[in-house]
Order: sequence, then C-alpha cells, then structure tokens
Amino acid sequence: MAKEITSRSENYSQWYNDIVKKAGLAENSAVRGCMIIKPYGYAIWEKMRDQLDKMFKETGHVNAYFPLFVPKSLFEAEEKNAEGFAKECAVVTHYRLKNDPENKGKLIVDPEAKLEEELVVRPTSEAIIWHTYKDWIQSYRDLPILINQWANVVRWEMRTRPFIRTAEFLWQEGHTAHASREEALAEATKMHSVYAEFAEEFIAMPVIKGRKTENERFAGADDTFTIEALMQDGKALQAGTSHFLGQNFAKAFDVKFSNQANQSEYVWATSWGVTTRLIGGLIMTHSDDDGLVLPPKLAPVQVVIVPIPKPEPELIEKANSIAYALKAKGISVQIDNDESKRPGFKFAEYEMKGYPVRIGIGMRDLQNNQVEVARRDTKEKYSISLDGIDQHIESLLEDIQKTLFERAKKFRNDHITEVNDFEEFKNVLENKGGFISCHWDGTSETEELIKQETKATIRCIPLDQKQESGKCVYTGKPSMGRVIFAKAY
RNA sequence: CGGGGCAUAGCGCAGUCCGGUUAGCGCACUUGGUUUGGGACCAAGGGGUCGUAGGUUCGAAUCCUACUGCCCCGACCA
Repeated sequence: MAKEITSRSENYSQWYNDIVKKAGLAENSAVRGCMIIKPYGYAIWEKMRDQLDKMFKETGHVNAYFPLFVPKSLFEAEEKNAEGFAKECAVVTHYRLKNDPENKGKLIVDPEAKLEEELVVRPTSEAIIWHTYKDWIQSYRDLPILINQWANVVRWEMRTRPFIRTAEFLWQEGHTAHASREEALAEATKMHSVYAEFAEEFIAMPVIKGRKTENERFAGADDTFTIEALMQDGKALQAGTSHFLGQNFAKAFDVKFSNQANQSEYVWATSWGVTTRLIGGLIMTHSDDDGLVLPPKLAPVQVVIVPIPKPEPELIEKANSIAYALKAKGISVQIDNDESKRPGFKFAEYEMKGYPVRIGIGMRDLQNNQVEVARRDTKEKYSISLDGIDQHIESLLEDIQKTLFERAKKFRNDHITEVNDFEEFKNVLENKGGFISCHWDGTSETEELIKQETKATIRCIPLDQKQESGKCVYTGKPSMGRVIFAKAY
C-alpha cells in the first residue's frame, strides 16, 4: 500500500531514485544529465511503445523518421516555438576534431571546420517536419498526412531526474496536416483521448483530461490538451500532450494546398507526444516500500515461477507444464532455475522488480497438487490447486490490473480538494498536496502571481469543467468555472 | 550562473580535526565445505597510483595551494 503522502514526501526523491536503481531500470550515465536505460527498464518502454504504436495505427497513423539535426534557419522560422525552446538547445557548430599541437594525445575542435550554419539538435521536430511537408503537399488530395515518429530528442535541462527529466529522452511525436480547422481539432482531441485511454487502461494511472492555459501551452500551439496524473507525493505529472497548432507552422513554413474550389489555403496542423517520462509516472503511481509495482499489462514478465527450495528436475518439469498452460492464454512466464540463490533472495528480488504474480512450487505442494501464489499489489499469498491454474492466473492478472487502477484512482480523488480562498489554498498545498480545484479569474497575470507565491501552476482547465459562477481565489474577480492547480514535476 | 557539500577497492562508507608500522569495515567477487519453504553460514582468498598537480615535513589519505570531477539546493523544464 502506498504510504501517506506526508510520511513519504520528505524522502520521496531518494525513495524514487532507489527504486529506479534497485529494480534495475536505469542508471546515471557519465554524460551530464543523461540516463542509461537498462534492459529491464527498456523492456517496459517496449511494452508501452508497442501498445501505443498499435493504437496509433488503429487511428490511421503511419511511422516515418526525420533527421536529428535542424538547421538553425529552419528552427527559428516559427518564432514562438523557437523562442520557447531556445534556452535549452544543444547546438552543433563544428564537424571535425584534430590533434592538439600543444597537448600530445589530446584532441581539439578544428577551428577550420566551423559549420556555415549551426545545427540544432532537435528538442522537437515540428520545424524539420513542416519544412518537409511543404514539399509533400500541393492539393487537398494530399491531405491529411498522419505521421508518427519514434525518436530521441535533446533538451538541455539544468536539473534532471531519471525518466522524469533527462537531457536526452525517448518519445514519440505525431505530426499531422489537415485541410480544415475542424479536422485538425478533431485529430488533436482524438489523440488526447488515446493518451488518456493508454494511461488509465495500461499504466493504470488515472488522469485528468484538460486544456492548458496560455502560459502553460506548447510554444507555437493555439491550444494544448493535456493528461495530468497525480504522484504519491502529491505533485502533478504532465503525462502527455496533444497540440492544436492552427496554421502557425503552415504559415511559418509556407505550406499551402489547393482546395476543391482551387483556392490556396494554409494547412492546419497538430502534434502530440508522450515520452519515457511515462515510466516515471508508473513508478510514482504504484510503487511501495518493497519496490516497483508493475501493472500486468505493461510488465515485461507477468508471472515468475520459483521452484522451492531449488530447481529439482521434478519441480522444473511441473513448472514447465504450468508455463505451457499460461502461455497458451497469452500470459508471459519466466521460470527461475538459478541454483545459486535461495528462495528468500529471489522473492525479494522479484518484488523489487515488480513482477505482478509469483508462483512458488515445492515438493510439499506437488504432493498436494497445489502451488503457492503471491500477488505483488496486495502482498497476499495463498495456495491453490493446479487444476485450472491457467484460468485462475488469467483472472488474477485482470484483477491486479483493476485493483491498481482503483487504488490509484481513490488516492487521486482523495487528493482533489475544492478550495475557495487563498489562505486555504496555501494551507492545502503545503499540508495535503495534490490537486486543488478552485476559481481563477482567467488572466495570465494572476496565474503568474500565484506561481511566484506558491510554486503551484494551473495544471489544466478540465474538459468536464462545470459551469459554476464563483470568485477567483486570488483576486476575487468573477470566474465561470474551477481549474486545477498543483505543484508539478 | 548563484549558494552548500563530497572525492579512499565494483558499490556504500570509516580513518582526515590532533601527520607516524603493512590504509580499514560492510556488501559484492573467487575457492572449498555445510546448508536450502522469505534476502544462509563457516573458512580461506583476490582487488587500492587514498580525484589530479605542486608545496611543507625525517615521514602526508591526514596540513597548505591550485586545478578537475561529481552530488544537493535555486533559476529553466515533457
């Protein structure tokens, strides 16, 4: 069970780093701000990637790949976008090294090899992609273009944290082009829903769907849709965004098409992305003091079978037949036949790594035609008959997936607090954390003042916001609905 | 870029204040044995330019100077 926010939040950062390390997900690299994703962490990313990719294809998208480098002149074309990312760009200025004449065995950047035009390492790919789309689009018949790219991007962050914020990260970015405003808006909305569905059904991480305020919006977008999750320490995590880009990029890159009446029009655009940050969200939604807890739908291995006390041939044989039955149901299974470690060590290890279900099988069990089943989410252990074990495990995995979501949702809902004055706002923020639902006068100035005073930002204006007249929690000016504030990652 | 801290075995640390045998501990590793239903035990063993460079001294992990790297706290942020 997740502990109370108050007790964990003091050392939450350390606790998080411990899980990342001990579960074998990732480690810091020698390169500043970058992370090495280890095989187990990457396997989780692959599960996420495969599922998302499937959902993108089901909604009509195809994959392609665009260059890592963006010439500066292209990068700066869409001014707001360029300005928004300028502070965190890695820039390539030279293309060659040479031996240092002053220092044998060392290399220096060859000043002769200075690039005529600097190359920006993509922090996002709108620029390079819209430069390309210009050549691909002439007629309404060329539209829509529905392309996704799986890639790495670089944002030179000052302070980093594994999965949540690293200088280089893996993501997917969808970039679509449409003939009408309505169609582009529908696309942005659709992908917003795809993200919410993925977060809730697969990560078992409840999210609030909403739109960003002008302040928090993606640089270059007319509207940004977001899914906001709540972590165990009471801080919010922006888990995915979908942007309606209007005609901003079409105008910046001069991308026009002829409509059916043979009139020239600018193309309408969207972009949307999720990143390896989702793994951070997963960790901070479900894990406990014994380590990682993985939702079965994203666990690289769903069931591990541990022969007790060690892998005797008879036990291995039985384990194989259980594994065979489970695999027939599409369940992933691993049999631990390592003789060098004792059962207790293995139990702790698999708990740390978050395996959803562990089956223990010993001679004693075999005689009774049963095994011991341990579920990671509740830490319950019980013996069950070998007859019909495949059905039992199948429904157990479903139950674990559901239990994790319900538990996280209850926690999240318990930490949405309606607040009506600013003292209460600060009090809840300090002592309880979580989402604060309150009235806001709709101005960027007020949002900024609240941020400066409390570090809380407007996470989103919920899509299901109720019409309700009230007074801004800060200025007392009239407001027509509540927005969600929180401290965020 | 501001403020603070750290640097000793693969990892985590003690020793530094107050200089003095062969630099130590836990984990991990190797070998052998006994074990094995919740992180086994015993024994033997391997592994170190004490971050780098210079200085003080009969003698430096320890004192002094410079440099380098890393971590934490701020500003920035998926």
